Amino acid sequence: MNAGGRVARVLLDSALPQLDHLFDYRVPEALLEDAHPGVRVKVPLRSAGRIADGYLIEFAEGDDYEGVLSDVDAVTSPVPVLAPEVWALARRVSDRSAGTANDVVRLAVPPRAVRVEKAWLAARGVVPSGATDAASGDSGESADGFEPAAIRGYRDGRIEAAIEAGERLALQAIPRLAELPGGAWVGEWAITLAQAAARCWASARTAILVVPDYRDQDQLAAALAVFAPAHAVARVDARQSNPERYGAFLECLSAPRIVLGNRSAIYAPAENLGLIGLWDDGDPLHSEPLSPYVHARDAALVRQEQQGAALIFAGHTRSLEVQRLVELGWVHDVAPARAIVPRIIPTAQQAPTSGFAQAARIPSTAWREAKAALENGPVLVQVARPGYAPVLACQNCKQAARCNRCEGPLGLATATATPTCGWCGAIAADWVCDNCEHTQFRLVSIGAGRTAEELGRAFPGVRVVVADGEHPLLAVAAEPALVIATRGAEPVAAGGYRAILLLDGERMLARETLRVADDCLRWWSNAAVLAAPGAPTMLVGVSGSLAQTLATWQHAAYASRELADRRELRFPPAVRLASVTGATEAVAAAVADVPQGSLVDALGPAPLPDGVVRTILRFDYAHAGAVAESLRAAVIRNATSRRRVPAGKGGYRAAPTLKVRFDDPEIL
DNA sequence: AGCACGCCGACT
DNA sequence: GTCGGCGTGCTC
Repeated sequence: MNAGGRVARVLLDSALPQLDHLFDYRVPEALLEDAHPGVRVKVPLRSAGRIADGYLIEFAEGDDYEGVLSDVDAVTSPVPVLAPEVWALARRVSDRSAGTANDVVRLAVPPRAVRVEKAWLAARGVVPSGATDAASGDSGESADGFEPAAIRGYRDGRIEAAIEAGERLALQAIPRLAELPGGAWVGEWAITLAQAAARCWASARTAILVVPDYRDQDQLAAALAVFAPAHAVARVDARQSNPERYGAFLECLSAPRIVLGNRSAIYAPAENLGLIGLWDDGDPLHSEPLSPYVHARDAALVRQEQQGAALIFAGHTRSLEVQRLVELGWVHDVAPARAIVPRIIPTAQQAPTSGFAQAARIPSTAWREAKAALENGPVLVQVARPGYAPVLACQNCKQAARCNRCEGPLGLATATATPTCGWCGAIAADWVCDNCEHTQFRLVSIGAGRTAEELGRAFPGVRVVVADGEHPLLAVAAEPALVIATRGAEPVAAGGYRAILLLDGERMLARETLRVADDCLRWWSNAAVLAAPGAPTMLVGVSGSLAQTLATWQHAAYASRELADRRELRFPPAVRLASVTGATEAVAAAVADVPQGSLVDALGPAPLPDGVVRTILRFDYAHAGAVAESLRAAVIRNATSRRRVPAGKGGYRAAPTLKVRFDDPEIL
């Protein structure tokens, strides 16, 4: 019945789980020339006049659809933006996380920018309405004549061989700074990854480098500028405008590249993929905050299997997830040729003797070291939260001021503004103290908190520089200055810091999450690497095995011990988790449908705000496929028969959607 | 999401 | 008889 025309299978650009499969359409004769797999198309949906966007995925062999097919309405653009390998990745990644392929495709394919696309097509010698000619264009973009540098610091040829063989590595980064020929200073890790990527690109294959944030990205970009030609590098930047993003994306489509970007770069088109490099996979920024919440590490593992590229997890610390893969033999541990250990001095919290040190509650030994180091150059002070933002407290009884509506913490956006609640946003205009009913508050510094002002007072006459989320700073000069930075926001100092103080260790460890120790170790280690050769890093107020691990730089051993503990407790990443959130009955039904025997247990349902409940499922890796499959079916069922739910006063509202999230790092 | 289909109460 | 209310289900 569908004879006379090819049948195209189309993925609709829709967020609806029930539409997350391929739809068959006939391709009219006139569109055949442009209708290639991967192009954007417009197709009718249900009734004529309603047109949906989609991607042409493939041409169907037999017609497995019984009904009458509609015609593809139009080919939006002849550019095959959804490459076959990216489609395969999106499908598998979304299936494994009970999400929709579209959620992943949206990360993989940037919005179209028509002007950019026209310029790109013209440069490739393609007439806009004509067929793409993949063999043309790209003059001057090949790696011919490019000689990559040897990858330094590891056993000769070790990493080169891994790239050649498509091996999976857990690479222990070399913990020191290095100066690039241009005079910029970067972590040695950036040079290693840049050299590895250049090596891969030299053999006409794409290398994808994924970093957690723009600060790491800038270091790696600086290293790539030295070790690879500029035209080899395509940056996928969170700060790019849409046209810029689309331009970089099209570059990846035209020839092998070195793709550098944040977590979504893992989905960049790369027909001939030779290497995936993932820096600092323990950083939670690698975890996608949107459905289906996939971690770049997991997407990288899937892609590596599908395309057979080499995969390098590089870091100063070892995530428990990667350690697990090492212990399974799936990933191979590689250490630097020569052990380099930053000089780390655990300093117990002791009574400061100096008046200056007392002002900022810095142990006197640490204060003396820092004071001496400040004669020669910059000193880094890592704090949990710097700046001048102390908390509000009751003027009378000193109790911390809390929102009278929701008990959230009150804060000041600016020095003169009326305080607002950090949770509900309510303006605390007529605030009354819970405790003593006083109505006036004042700013006070809380217990362990230290302000830049206090720290500055501890080192009189020294220039103070603050670096945090609100005052981002990538680099500082080699001149004396006290650099106060939040964990994760430390600038790189030319030549390295002459001393580093890790001040708020105790406070950071006070967070009650399962992974707090791993996170702290990562924050401290990444900061310690910023020290000049031999310069001391003082870990204040923390002792025990964590301090020992940092001082001896035995990160793999730490991860191994910690993972053994998790196995005993059946906590992640020894097991996997999935949270199911939604209406009580929907969650219960979804959990009940998970195949018998695939779960370790189900925790919950626990009530959450907005009348939804959450159940946490624990299961072994071996059963993850079955769990995901059944949860995905539950999500589709829930979306299809979306009942209404009573909402007070006899009214009705739409039932909440059923949400599934695998391996939420914030849970537990 | 939209939009059509369908099966019970008040109307010319 | 039939107009239209919204619950239910489907989209190639």
